[in-house]
Order: sequence, then C-alpha cells, then structure tokens
Amino acid sequence: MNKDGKKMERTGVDCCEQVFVHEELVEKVNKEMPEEEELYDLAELFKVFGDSTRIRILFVLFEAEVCVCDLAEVLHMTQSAVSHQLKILKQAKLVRARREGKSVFYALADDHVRTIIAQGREHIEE
Amino acid sequence: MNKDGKKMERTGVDCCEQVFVHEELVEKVNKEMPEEEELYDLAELFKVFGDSTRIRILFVLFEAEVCVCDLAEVLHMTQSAVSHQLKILKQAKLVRARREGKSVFYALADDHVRTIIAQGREHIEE
DNA sequence: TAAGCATATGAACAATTGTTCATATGTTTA
DNA sequence: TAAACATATGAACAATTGTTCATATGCTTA
Repeated sequence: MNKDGKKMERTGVDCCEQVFVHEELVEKVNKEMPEEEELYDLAELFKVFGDSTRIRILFVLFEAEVCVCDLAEVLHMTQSAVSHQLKILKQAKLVRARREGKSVFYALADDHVRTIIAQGREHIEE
Repeated sequence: MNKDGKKMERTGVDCCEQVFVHEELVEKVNKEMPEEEELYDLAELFKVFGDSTRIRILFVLFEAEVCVCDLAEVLHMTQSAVSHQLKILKQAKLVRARREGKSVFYALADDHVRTIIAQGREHIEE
C-alpha cells in the first residue's frame, strides 16, 4: 500500500492494456536513449544529407578535391548557391576546405560520409 | 581544328585556370553521379532522419515493437504528433505496422536504419 | 448496433530552409 | 595601389515542415 492507501504494483498510465510491457519498455528506453543534445545533433547531421543539392556536391567530392567554381559549373548552379551549401557541409564537418591562392578547394572530411550515403542507397534500392 | 577554325583541345569553360582537370572531372562525375531520381530519393530518405522526434521514435523501436499510444507516452508526445511522424517513417519504409485488435504495433523495417544511425553517431562523436 | 477505445488524417499556423541578388572579403598581379 | 578574380555572406522571398486541434476511420464488446 502507498500513502494514499492504494495498491501500487502498477504505477504507469494505463494504455492499450499494456501496463507491464510498458514499464519494462520505459526502463529500456531510458537506458538506451541518447541525451537530448545528441539526438538533436544527430537530426542536424541527417538534415544536412536531406537536400539533393548537397548530396550532389558530395558525389562530386567522392571523385576529387574540387574548387568552388568547378563545383558550380559541374552542377550547373550559381557560385553563391554552392558556397552557401558548402558552408553547411563544412559546419557539419562532412567536408574540409583548403585555400590555394584565390581558389578554395573542398574535399570529403572522412569516410562516414561514404558509408552513410552507401547505406542510404542500399535502403532505397531494396 | 573544328568547323569554326579554332583549336579545340580546350572546350570547357575556363574556370580557376583548371581547364584540363575540369574536363576529367566532368567525365568522372557524369559517370558516377546517380540519376536525378535517385538523388532526390536519397535526399528524401535522409530528410526523414533529419528530425529529432523521428530519431527518438526510432530509438524506441530499437528496443521493441511498440504500439502508438505507448510511443506517445514514452516520448511525452500527443498521439496525433506520433501518428503523423509514424506515417512519414512508414512511407520511407523505415518502419512497418501490424494491427492487433484496436492497437497498431510499429517495428523497424530493416537493419539499414541501425547502420545509418550508428554511422551518424560515430561521425558526431569524432 | 451503439459506445468506447486506438489510430489516422486534414487544415491551419509558426518556424525553418534553399535560392537569388547584391555586395563584402580575401588573394593575386599589373 | 588599383583592378580583377574567387569565394563568402546578409537580406529577402517562396516553399517546405512539424505540431496542434478537430474529427474521421477502424476495431471490439456490451
């Protein structure tokens, strides 16, 4: 009995007649769910992959280190649009930049990018 | 000489004094770049991962097959908001639904989801 | 069949996003 | 130092998105 004189074996909100399963679930979820900040960062990362312009930029960078104006030309985009998107890719640490004279060359930052895109392709081709 | 009587070794637009590199690049990119439709589908897929609510739903489904009202309660969200997001996850074939009486249980559709999220976590934790 | 529960969905709203345009910054060379 | 080139960035705009609210649909059971 609790202080209100009621049985307390079942404290969770009753939902779909699944009280016990529910309580086990809450425990497991609380244990495995990442921190709020990590969830937010994860979503922010995938948001960066969620635009076909940026995906196209990444596919170019799969082939070579490329300067901004070449990217713009190959992708038939304005220099400004490419530059804005590169900034987003760079903030997400998916690409890195290297200045060489007047030009800035961009390259993939690491191989997670390739893996993530590859898994995405596998998924949509199933 | 071409029909205009000009040398034609360099036909690309001159950009960053990188004409030759540029032409090789165009060739490689045209060869490796997926079709427009696949690029679009890829971006649409990653957009689905690009929301922390949906990420949280996926983390719950990593643990168990769960009905909508349990998802809503565990995540402290309204039933409606969860249902809307589940629809998006289902359209992307990241989850599958199974009706059992009045309830509908959702589960992960396949293991690409785990791999993609795992790679994302690796990336942001570097 | 009517009532009640679980889920789905349409409309509306605020918030976010990608592009364009104009312009600023940074680098080289005449 | 001025001009030219390559890149970056701020503001503005249309388009997209996630949530809420109200309500519809689907299933079970009294």
